[in-house]
Amino acid sequence: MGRSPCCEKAHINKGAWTKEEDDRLVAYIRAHGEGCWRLLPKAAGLLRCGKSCRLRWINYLRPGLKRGNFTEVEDELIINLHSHLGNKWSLIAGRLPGRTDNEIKNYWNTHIRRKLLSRGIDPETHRLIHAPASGFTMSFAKGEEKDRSLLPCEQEKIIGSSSSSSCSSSSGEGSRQIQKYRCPDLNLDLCLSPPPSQQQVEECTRCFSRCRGLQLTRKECKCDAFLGLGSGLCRSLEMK
DNA sequence: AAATTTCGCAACCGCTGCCAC
DNA sequence: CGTGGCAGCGGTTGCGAAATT
Repeated sequence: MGRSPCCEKAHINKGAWTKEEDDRLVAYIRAHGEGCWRLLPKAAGLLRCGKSCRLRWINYLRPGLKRGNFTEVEDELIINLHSHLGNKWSLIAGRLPGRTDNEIKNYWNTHIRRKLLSRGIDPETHRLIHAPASGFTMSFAKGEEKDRSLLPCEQEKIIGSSSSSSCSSSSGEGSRQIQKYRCPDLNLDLCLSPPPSQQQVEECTRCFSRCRGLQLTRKECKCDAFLGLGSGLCRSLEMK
């Protein structure tokens, strides 16, 4: 047999939280700490289900939350992370101190999605929308040239080159440029590490921009921040 | 100034994996 | 080992605010 139900559906408040409810929740968690969301509403005197309390605390009441406008640095980091992780909002949030998965998800859907579309980039695949189908498949598979992942910068380089054969050619200037921009094969065995500080996040993205600008590979960069993924995650996404 | 449309965000819903029984 | 609840996650919805007509 399982445990008893977390809460009765009847007599449960729904919708926006009031100031009083917020105060009760904050006071209770300050006094008793997080945990056991099932029992928390009753103990705190709230007519809410545990799930709702957890969401409210994590997304809005928990200390250390930033709230408000995202910086350019954060924008770029989210885009970079999303290109590698997809809609894994909790993982992405883990690399952005003070931001929640819900906030990032909303921000992605309202701002970044539009931003990428205006650049002609498909927000789902991070590929140019009108790129030719062959050779542009987004994949995490290792070692297959035809399925390799492309960063927007790489796609721009290819599209921007004058020769129509630059993509398929294995020699010449065009292919050398493509080689410099290659997205590394990915090892997605992500390791857990403490989230980076704000300073690390900014440094990370600065480095990423610098690497892209100078066309540096990870080895040339010799920096843990390569790919703008923060030290821990960055290391786990190293080139093979 | 009023009506309508669009946008952004907070909160809910439903699914999944884990784990207590 | 099977059942069912819990916590966490991603997708979706609903509502208030802002912009437009």
